[in-house]
Amino acid sequence: MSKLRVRFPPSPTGNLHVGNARTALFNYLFCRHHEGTFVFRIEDTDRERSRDEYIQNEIEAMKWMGIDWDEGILIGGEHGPYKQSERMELYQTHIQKLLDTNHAYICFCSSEQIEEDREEARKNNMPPRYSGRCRGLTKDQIEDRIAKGDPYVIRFKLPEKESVEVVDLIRGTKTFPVSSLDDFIIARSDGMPTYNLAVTVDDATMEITHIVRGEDHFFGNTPRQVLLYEALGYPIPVFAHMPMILGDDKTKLSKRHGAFAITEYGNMGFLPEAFVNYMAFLGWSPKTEEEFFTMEELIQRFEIKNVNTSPAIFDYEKLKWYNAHYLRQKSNEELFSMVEQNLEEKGFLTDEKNKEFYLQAFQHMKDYLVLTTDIITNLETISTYNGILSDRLPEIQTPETQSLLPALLQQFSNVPEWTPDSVLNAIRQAGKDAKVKGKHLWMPLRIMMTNEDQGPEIYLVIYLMGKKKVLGILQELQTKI
RNA sequence: GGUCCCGUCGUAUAACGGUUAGUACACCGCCCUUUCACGGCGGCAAUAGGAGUUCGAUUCUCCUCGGGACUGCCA
Repeated sequence: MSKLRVRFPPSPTGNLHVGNARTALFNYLFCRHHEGTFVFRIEDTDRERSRDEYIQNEIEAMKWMGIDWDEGILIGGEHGPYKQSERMELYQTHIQKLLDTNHAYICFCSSEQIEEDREEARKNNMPPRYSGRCRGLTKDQIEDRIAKGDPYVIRFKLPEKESVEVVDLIRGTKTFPVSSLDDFIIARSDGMPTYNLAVTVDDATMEITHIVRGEDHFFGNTPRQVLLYEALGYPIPVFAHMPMILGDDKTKLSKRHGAFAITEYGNMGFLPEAFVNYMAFLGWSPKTEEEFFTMEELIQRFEIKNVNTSPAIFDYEKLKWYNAHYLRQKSNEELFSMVEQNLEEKGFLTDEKNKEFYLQAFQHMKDYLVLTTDIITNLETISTYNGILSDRLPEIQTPETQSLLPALLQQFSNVPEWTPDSVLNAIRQAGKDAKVKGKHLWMPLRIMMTNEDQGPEIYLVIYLMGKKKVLGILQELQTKI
């Protein structure tokens, strides 16, 4: 087999979302596994909705996931340009060729007319296909109407053959009846090519050998495109149609399900390696019980034939679990650099609470982090706490607390160096001094220091509050109990 | 209506035609930690239904049912 070439062609009509990201990932894994060439192109023939900022977002998302490309947007290549809007001449040539070879024809039917036909068909429970009304127009009729300035589109003329064959690596070879299709439009009235024409021309001229995409293309677009390849005389690529990703109500994943732009996952505190690992398992399985894979390992193990055919539901909880796992693998330094800017912005980075201070904290924090942002969230909760609320006061107005309080005060004051471990020891010692232990020690302490029943390890909370604040809170409490 | 896809615990998935149908997430217990989490142990929980082929079907075939996608001068 000659060198494999695959592509990822999003249209910049929105930010890159989960479905597209998985398509990009699988294309990438498939490509790298076979040491092929990965092409990243932009499909912006829809001038109305395409925006540059979305192109930027897609590039950013790809980089975040760790997906690089060999040819395409930003880096160019031998088969460029890689934006459809810059390839208009190519499309025109191909459209003209189809016209010249009698594989296409000019159609003057107005949108209104077509819509009426469709209505009519629907009413009669018939498939809403274009009738082929303009197929029989004579050369003179056509020239006349063009001269009159009548708007027109160009349609592909369905061949006489009965069926089209699609070779699919995931679903096997299928044949589709040509009769389920109709004379679809390949050029709009403004002269712009439509999707089916443009992708086909791009894929053919970019010499794409394998097209990996969502199942939603399988029976509609793919047969049309195969027909186009045949009419144009290009070799037909091999396809692989992946199962869809669904929301928890089993319908196509959309914003409604809380599906964010990929770049948002980063902002929300997800690690790209967790995201990629999780995504890979949406429709693919190594057929073993292993569950953690780096990108490198995925490339090595990815087999397109192991991609499932049934749709998968996006499970946010499992994504979080992967994230927590990868977060625990991070060094304290790595965690620090991930949140450093945030700490700075929030004013959590001071002379006293410096890098060293947080490095120590992260060592103890790792185990209960799910999202990177949990670090900041925890710190914020701690920093806004300013003493116990009166409704909680009765719970700690006990003889035990009364003896515990001075002991804590003393132990904390005497801590030589304020570290998570020394704080922990101080608490234990204070417990001994006051002869309080178990939940009689820890629960009141938690309530005193946070006003909550649960949260991160209390000694860590106390460490993060800093000595000064802790002593202040305890002293204040002494006057209330 | 047409075309096409899909159907194993709630979710993701595993199981040469022969397994007490496995694993992970979630959930629930217990242990560890003088809370939670982490970790350990255990539990709950699935082959949509019906025929057929077969000594034997989650696996192959057919039908039914259920779900989904597409049916644009969007991609």
